Amino acid sequence: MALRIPAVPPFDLTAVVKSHGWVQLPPFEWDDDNRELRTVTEIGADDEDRRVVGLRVEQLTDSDGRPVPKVRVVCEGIDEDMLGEAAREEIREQVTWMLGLDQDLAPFYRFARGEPALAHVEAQAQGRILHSPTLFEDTVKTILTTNTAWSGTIRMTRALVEALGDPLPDAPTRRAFPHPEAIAATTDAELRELGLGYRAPYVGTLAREVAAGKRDLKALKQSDLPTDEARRRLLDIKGIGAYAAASLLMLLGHYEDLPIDSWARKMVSERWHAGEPVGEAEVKAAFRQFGRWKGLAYWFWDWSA
DNA sequence: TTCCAGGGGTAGA
DNA sequence: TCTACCCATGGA
Repeated sequence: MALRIPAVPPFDLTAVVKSHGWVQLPPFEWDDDNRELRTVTEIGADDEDRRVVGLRVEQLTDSDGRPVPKVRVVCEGIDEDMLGEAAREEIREQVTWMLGLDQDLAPFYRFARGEPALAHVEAQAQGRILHSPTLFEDTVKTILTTNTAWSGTIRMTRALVEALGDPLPDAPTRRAFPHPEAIAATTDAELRELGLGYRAPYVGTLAREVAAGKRDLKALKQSDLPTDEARRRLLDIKGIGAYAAASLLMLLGHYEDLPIDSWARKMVSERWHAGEPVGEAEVKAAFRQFGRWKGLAYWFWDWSA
């Protein structure tokens, strides 16, 4: 029996999947024809009963074929009927986190109505950002976005998954993102050989800290954790600076910071500074008026409006 | 060949 | 707090 999980409306699976480039990073796959998101994940890590599971997620429709705010999750590589309630709940939690199904963006939508460049967000159900199943996976992937072209991020992520990810039992070419213990058991030199460059010790150190219980990334997901404290903990990770911390804060539901990268500077330059080079200060100034929503305002800004 | 990408750490001021 | 310099790698 496939899992069915409701979302806070409005919800559109395609909008979440296309919210950024994350879906291009393995183990994510997106079937555009069937509008189906696939990934490979692991459950049972906490009770040392680790199992690799493939997930296929699609949005449900009503009898007239119209999408409804609910997803259907089919598990692969595991007999669904044999899944215990704890395992089903863990899968439910992971998918809810990945797609932000429990996020209520009504306050953002009320705010966006006054801005022409955000006029589309509510009608298109934009505002959710695709997450990986675990914050560890997203933190490593974020480190792999720094100071490299997007093609480099894809290459490095693929190398990590292929070399260190656990395979799906009945489809061994499909692998989960490597868990902290798997990366922790790898030397920095071996990580360099995967093409991670100088990022190798950052990824290796983070994995060893998490595996040893010295760094609790899950604790960052506490909804009542103040932004300042979440930011402080993220910046304490070697390899995470202002840009990467802002990106991860967005995934954690804190939108006060802006992930300012070369693309942000380019867009702000072209839009408000006649193509003259701009720095961090100009990007911040451009979105200051959006207060606690400035991250989402920037992320879903319609630059052609 | 040179430059730079969805930056960050560190030393020195 | 701010700046200069270095960091691996691959594509343009």
